[in-house]
Amino acid sequence: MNTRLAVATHILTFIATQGGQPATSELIASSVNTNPALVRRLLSQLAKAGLTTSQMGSGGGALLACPADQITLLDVYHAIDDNNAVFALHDQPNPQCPVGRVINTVLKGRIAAAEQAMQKQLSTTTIADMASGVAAENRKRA
Amino acid sequence: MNTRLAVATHILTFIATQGGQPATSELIASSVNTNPALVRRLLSQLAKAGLTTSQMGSGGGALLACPADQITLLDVYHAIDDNNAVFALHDQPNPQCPVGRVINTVLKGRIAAAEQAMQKQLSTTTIADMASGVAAENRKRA
DNA sequence: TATATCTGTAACAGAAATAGATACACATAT
DNA sequence: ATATGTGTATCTATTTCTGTTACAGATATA
Repeated sequence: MNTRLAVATHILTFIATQGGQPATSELIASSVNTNPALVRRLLSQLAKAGLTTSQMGSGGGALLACPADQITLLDVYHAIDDNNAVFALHDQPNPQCPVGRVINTVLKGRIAAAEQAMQKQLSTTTIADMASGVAAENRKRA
Repeated sequence: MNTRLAVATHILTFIATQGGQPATSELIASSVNTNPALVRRLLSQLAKAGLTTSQMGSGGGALLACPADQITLLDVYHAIDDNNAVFALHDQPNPQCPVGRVINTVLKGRIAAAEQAMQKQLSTTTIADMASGVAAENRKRA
């Protein structure tokens, strides 16, 4: 139960609202309410996944590497965690026991199905959806 | 990414294969390959959720509190964790920022949808399915 | 009744993950 | 040159998970 997906999505949504202007890690950090190093760490992972690019030096910052409507929350989910497993199988159940011997084989498929259902749902939301959702919510509150 | 769902499911599947005989925490622990106290801790949570009962004293052990085909992996998932959140929202984004002010409101619904999709999939598998899956896998290997 | 068995639960320690914070080399615009 | 800003390493505190020991209480059986 970590906040990395939430923060990474916040970061991308923030950049998407900047109209093509590079966003510094300090500016993003002030929106997220954390420190710039954490933002840069996440941006580094997003960049490796091809979701963002960074301009070094003065006047630099982070930009989206592709259109906001082509980045889904599933892309973000994959970017922030190599492992991407909600559930883990337990190590080395007893091979002498009829249940222990095969439980992980049986469980593996069921757990994978559950995680895939979640991932499929994540893929239905894009960063563009997030940005328009943010705009709509702000209008509602105005 | 913890193993509690896997171990709890293992425990229930193991009990389901015992043909109504109470299973001691030591016996279960030897199948899971962990120690009895951990098994008892999980059994305590399963009992609170109404999935198992325990017989104290000599000759005692754990039993299913309802038929195996009426216990789903979603029931197990709910039993082992009060919180049941795969993702967390980040605390206190900046209320001065148009994005930070509303991001959690927008994110909350998307994350909830993803978790619900996962839960719905978990609810399609019962402990009876697990037990028959284990039996089938053992036949395949024989 | 006495004893062995077994549960329920508390307490403690080690390992791993998460997040906050500081620091600094490197890149780049002006 | 200088200021700005990234990329990355390091350290720490906190939390979570798991393993382990310990012991009071319940119960079957001799």
